[in-house]
Amino acid sequence: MIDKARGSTTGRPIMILLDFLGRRWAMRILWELRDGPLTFRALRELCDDVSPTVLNTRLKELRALDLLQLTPDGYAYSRWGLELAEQLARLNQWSETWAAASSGKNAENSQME
Amino acid sequence: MIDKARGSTTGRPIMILLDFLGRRWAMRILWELRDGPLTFRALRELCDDVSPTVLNTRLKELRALDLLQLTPDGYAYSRWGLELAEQLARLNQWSETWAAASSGKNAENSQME
DNA sequence: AAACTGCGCTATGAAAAACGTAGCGTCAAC
DNA sequence: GTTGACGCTACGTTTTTCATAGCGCAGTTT
Repeated sequence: MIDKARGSTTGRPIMILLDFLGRRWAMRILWELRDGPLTFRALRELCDDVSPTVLNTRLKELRALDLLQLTPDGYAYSRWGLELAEQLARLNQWSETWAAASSGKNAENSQME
Repeated sequence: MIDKARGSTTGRPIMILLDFLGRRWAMRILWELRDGPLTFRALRELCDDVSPTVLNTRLKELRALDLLQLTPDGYAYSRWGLELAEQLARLNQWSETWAAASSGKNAENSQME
């Protein structure tokens, strides 16, 4: 399903990962689960009422990739999903400083220093 | 162009970022630039001959987000792009262990431990 | 000067992905 | 037996991405 994804023909894990995470809502779904398990419907709401078609597709993929699982409490990270979510958390931190520095000042970037 | 992107209505940087990086080829483009600047055409080749339409769209967006810039040597990271690329590198490292552990063993994951 | 090359990039019609809305089947509670 | 929440499917429309061809420009070669 994902194995022969775009660029992942080499089989390199990063390619599989980049390919999958580059699909709509994939990272967002992971991100929204950061505070604990969520039902399909709750997750959908948090994701701006994403179409259930896409949501279900992503959830299937995320389970196939061993990043998520469906528990009695709802969808939740697997062990690997938890680790990936930590990377997203780091991305979140970084994005704060990035946004603070680069928003609205798209002017004086002629060259790298 | 990206400001009022999916979910980024709140203006939270992570939303802007997740929304953008969740578009096709966005992260891949960043990733392929890790060894230095590339021309439009070289970049296109490395990205599995992605359609130039999309490539150009993404490049524009990446420049607008202050992550990339077009130098005489080709497309290259800006200061922020470089930092983001470092996160991708970390993701790459992680993906190795993830793939090693979870590929082909989609069997014994009934519950989290 | 004419021809050639590589550059960033645009045009355009076709295919694929995502969307929005409605609703199904199941189950437990009331 | 009706109500409500659950995971999820159907399906027609819109948006995104794709694939291919090629433009205009600058520098280089002949």
